[in-house]
Amino acid sequence: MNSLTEENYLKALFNIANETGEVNVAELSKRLEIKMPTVTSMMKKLSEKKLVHYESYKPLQLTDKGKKEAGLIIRKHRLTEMFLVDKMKLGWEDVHDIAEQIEHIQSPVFFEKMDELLGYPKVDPHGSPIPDKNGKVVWKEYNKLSDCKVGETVKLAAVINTSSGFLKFLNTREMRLGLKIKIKSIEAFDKSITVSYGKHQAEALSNIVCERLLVEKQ
Amino acid sequence: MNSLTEENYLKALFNIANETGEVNVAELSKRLEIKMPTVTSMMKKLSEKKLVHYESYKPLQLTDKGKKEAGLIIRKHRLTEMFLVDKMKLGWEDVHDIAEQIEHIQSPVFFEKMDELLGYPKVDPHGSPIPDKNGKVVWKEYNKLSDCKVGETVKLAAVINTSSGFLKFLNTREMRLGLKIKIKSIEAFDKSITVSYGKHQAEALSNIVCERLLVEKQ
DNA sequence: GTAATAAGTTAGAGAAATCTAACAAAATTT
DNA sequence: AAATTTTGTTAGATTTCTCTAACTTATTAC
Repeated sequence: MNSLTEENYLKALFNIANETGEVNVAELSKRLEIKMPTVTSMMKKLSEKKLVHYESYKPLQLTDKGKKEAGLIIRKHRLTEMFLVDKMKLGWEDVHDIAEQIEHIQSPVFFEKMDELLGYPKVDPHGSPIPDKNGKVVWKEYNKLSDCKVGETVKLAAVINTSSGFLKFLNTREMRLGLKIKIKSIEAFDKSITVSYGKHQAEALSNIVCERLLVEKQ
Repeated sequence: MNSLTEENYLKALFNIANETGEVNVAELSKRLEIKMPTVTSMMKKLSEKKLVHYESYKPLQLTDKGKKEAGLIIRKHRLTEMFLVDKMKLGWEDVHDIAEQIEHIQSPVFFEKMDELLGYPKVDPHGSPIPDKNGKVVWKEYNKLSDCKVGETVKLAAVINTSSGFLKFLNTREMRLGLKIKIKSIEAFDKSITVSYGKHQAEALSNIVCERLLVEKQ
């Protein structure tokens, strides 16, 4: 059994690898807000436990065992987020911090029941895929809204940044997953995009926002 | 903010005080499965934090502050148990261990939402009262089934022992809270009681069982 | 009321997870 | 290619929570 601390390292390794490919000590240190020497010594410990491939000065890599355990923690996190939004009627901007705690609960029945009550969901409220019972996760191929062309109509499939601030901003614009969005124009100067959707005839979205919105082409 | 460890000591102090009145180091040590010297040093720490009145060789006592904090943890525990049974359809014999973990979650909204969804319940699935938002708890005056007389009809209001084994035993006899039970006879020899309820015409319950069943007289 | 037992404390050590300071290796800049 | 910066490691200290061994105080038994 892994400690809560170890679980947090595994999860961070998994998430960073998914976002940026390679993981190094500095990156992990920044993400966990833990100083580098501490990270180094934890990597040695996780290496002993065959959860991480560790060699001095080399990039960090989860072993297959490490990937599976990390995937299962993230499964619990995302199932929980879905449960909090769907069954407990909390906002998608409020669920991350709670799920961050509940993901460490040790109780197979609890999470199986959640899964069942939710009807075996494939994605969480932010559009991230929920790993399967073996910790395996497959990302669909989405496009950033910022990479779309004028005239295209797309469906909002996921959000990259799940910070409460960003999600609250989306709330003020009435943007949710599944929304059909039409691209009306793109400003060459700052790459901001004007879109229409639902009751919104013309909403201007900055490039920073558009980079964080993942869409499916229709 | 108290650590998870401190919370467990507070809770145990609160629970033991409710069950047996006075708490001493040996008792607390046994309950927490932590050796006495460790308990002593934690009592000094909690005393520093004004959560416990501690004097060498004297019985242990929670301060008002300590009682409140313990009560709030137990509130979270019992709300969670109610949620797991009522909303997540888990058996009353399965919820203790999960609630034991979820009670440490730090998130006022999460528990407020639970409370709301449950319709502000007053008792948990085992009949124990849920402390209010100030950590205050009042036990109703119940009688043990073992103290009742032949001919009485009573309502099952709470169970004392919430071990999974005992609750599973009650399941096999189809006994649940709220059940109306009629006392048909009492065996002088071993104090076992024969009762009838629901479809059960004559069910013999040992004294050990009857001591653990709290009832309300009709 | 003394001896035996139980309960409680003190002292010192150890594991887990963290830190700072100092040094070493790798990458980047000029 | 040398200097600088960034990244990573080693060594040693600190905090929290735990333990065992040895001793002290309180309670119970005879």
